[in-house]
Amino acid sequence: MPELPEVETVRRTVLDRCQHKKIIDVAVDNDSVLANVDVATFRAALQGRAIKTIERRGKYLLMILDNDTMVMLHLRMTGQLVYFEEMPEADKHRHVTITMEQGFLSYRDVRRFGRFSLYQDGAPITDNGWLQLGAEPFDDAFTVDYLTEGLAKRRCPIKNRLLDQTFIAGIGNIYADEILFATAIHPLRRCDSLDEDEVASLHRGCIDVLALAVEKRGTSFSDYVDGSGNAGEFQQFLQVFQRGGEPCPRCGNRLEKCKCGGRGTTFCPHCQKE
DNA sequence: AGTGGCTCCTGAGCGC
DNA sequence: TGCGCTCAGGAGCCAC
Repeated sequence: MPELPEVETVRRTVLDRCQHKKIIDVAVDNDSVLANVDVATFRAALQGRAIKTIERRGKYLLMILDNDTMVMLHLRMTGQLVYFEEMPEADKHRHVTITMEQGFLSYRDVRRFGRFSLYQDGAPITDNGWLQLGAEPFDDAFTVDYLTEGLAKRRCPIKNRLLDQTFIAGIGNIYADEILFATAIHPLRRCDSLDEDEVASLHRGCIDVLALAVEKRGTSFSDYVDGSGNAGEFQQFLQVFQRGGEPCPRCGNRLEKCKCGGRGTTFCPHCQKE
């Protein structure tokens, strides 16, 4: 599941290999991955343009071309954006292939939840998910006060709130579990029940866990690879995610699983008091 | 405000 | 050698 650290790693690795390269052609094998544009328009908009830069906001990638046309991409569950020197082998899960003057940029997505959107001629971004994104965890705007205000008077479980992209951009199921374990906060705790110290700890935890995961180039749990096709390393550092039944790395008690906001959740009932 | 369910989609795992 | 079933989940959407 690509979350902030994975998407950031894809951004860096793809940018490293594709920046300033000119797009020769675009093949779209499955137009269901195009959200707001048809194949012909998408192809025409990219052909002949060079990739100026790639930005990231939350779990979104934003490729900016040399005429300021923007290609937005959300990888959702299984999307993979990978650069190849040679034309990659045929694959029924490869939906978009961008041929550049040197190399190929491939979009592969087994479950096809991922989506491309196109914004050209200065058209403003209209994607609601993007427009409603909350604070970036590494931005100055993500402060203890921001967290405090966003949790006050909220009665939902803290894990649900961490997954709310309109509050904090980029946290998904893996890092929500890891952050809550790192800060010893039970995933089902009501937001408005956290005291000052816990909110401060949570603030630190979000930044530290995500920063370490970026440093380790993301978590390759199932499908994730970076823009060079390489796996990440953070799976070696996971403390609780997908480890239900195993001993807690901190206290040795058995890690438990539950459902929280409809998502599989793993926590330590001893370290993370409800 | 909050929750639960449905949808998109495929592969993995499991029981028989 | 297989079939049918359930489950996994990011996020939009809807009903309550």
